[in-house]
Amino acid sequence: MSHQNIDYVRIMHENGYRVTPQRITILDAICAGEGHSSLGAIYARARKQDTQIDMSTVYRALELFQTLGLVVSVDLDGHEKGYEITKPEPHHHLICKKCGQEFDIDSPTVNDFYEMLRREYGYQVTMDHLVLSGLCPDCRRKS
Amino acid sequence: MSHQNIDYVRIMHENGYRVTPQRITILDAICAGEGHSSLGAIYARARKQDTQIDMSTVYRALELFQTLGLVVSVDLDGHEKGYEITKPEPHHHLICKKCGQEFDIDSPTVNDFYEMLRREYGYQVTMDHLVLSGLCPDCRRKS
DNA sequence: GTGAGTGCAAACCGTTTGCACTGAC
DNA sequence: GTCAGTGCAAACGGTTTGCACTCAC
Repeated sequence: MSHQNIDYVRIMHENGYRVTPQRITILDAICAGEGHSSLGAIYARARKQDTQIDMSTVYRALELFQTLGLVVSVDLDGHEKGYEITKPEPHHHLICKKCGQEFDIDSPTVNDFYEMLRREYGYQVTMDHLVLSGLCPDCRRKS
Repeated sequence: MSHQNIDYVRIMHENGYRVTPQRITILDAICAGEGHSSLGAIYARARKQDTQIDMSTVYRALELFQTLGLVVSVDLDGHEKGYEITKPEPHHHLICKKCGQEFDIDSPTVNDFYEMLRREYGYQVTMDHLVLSGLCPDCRRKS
């Protein structure tokens, strides 16, 4: 499970938070959906693991994880938020609006773009988690 | 008032909708805030003009304006939506997260970026209203 | 043993809907 | 005169909060 990589137990303890089975379940649920998971998806997966877990617990856990930097949220399509385990490298996403598949964009490509904006407008873009939607190669071919 | 430029009366009539004083008030309110206006700002401005106007009327008008293509909405900062009068050219935005000021990015710059993504990933980005946040030149200098 | 965390239920708040009245056509 | 559009109030659904109980420490 990918969240084993980062030592979330230590981070939570160091910050004075308790490591509860619910929090572990919710972290697992976020990991289980590779890429971004919606709140509903996280809740559904957590619920499968622990049928007692409450939505309010999910909200509280997600908020905690974000303040601890364990999880980042991104705005998916304007009306839904997605959550994912924080990756060591800043990265950006392409999401196909037809099939929903996600791709990671490597930073340099985006940084070049940001750099051009800085040169042309003197404007420094600071978004470290850009989500772009469009058509993936497969769906482009089909349509 | 900038919305006089486009013949919204004709568009509404042609599509079988009535031109009511409330709708005009709301269009004015969108125009009044140059750039993007939040729903709350639109309502507040409309309310100043017509103290009777109801929030539900604003919601209904905004929905209509969007379907008629008179107004476009963009996702501002992940939790608030912004509305603006549709401009003839597709364009993108830079919003300073410190002072809130907006800048328009001309399409070619963004299109080059999209083109690079298409070449590198075969992925065709279709977002015609990108909103990037960061620091404007003034705020960069100050900080 | 203690208090942070939980489940539950109620509160909250932005948005939507039903309905009778009004005024644009 | 007709019916699309409005204001009002109630419903709705996602999110937050208060509280007593529980279990991580």
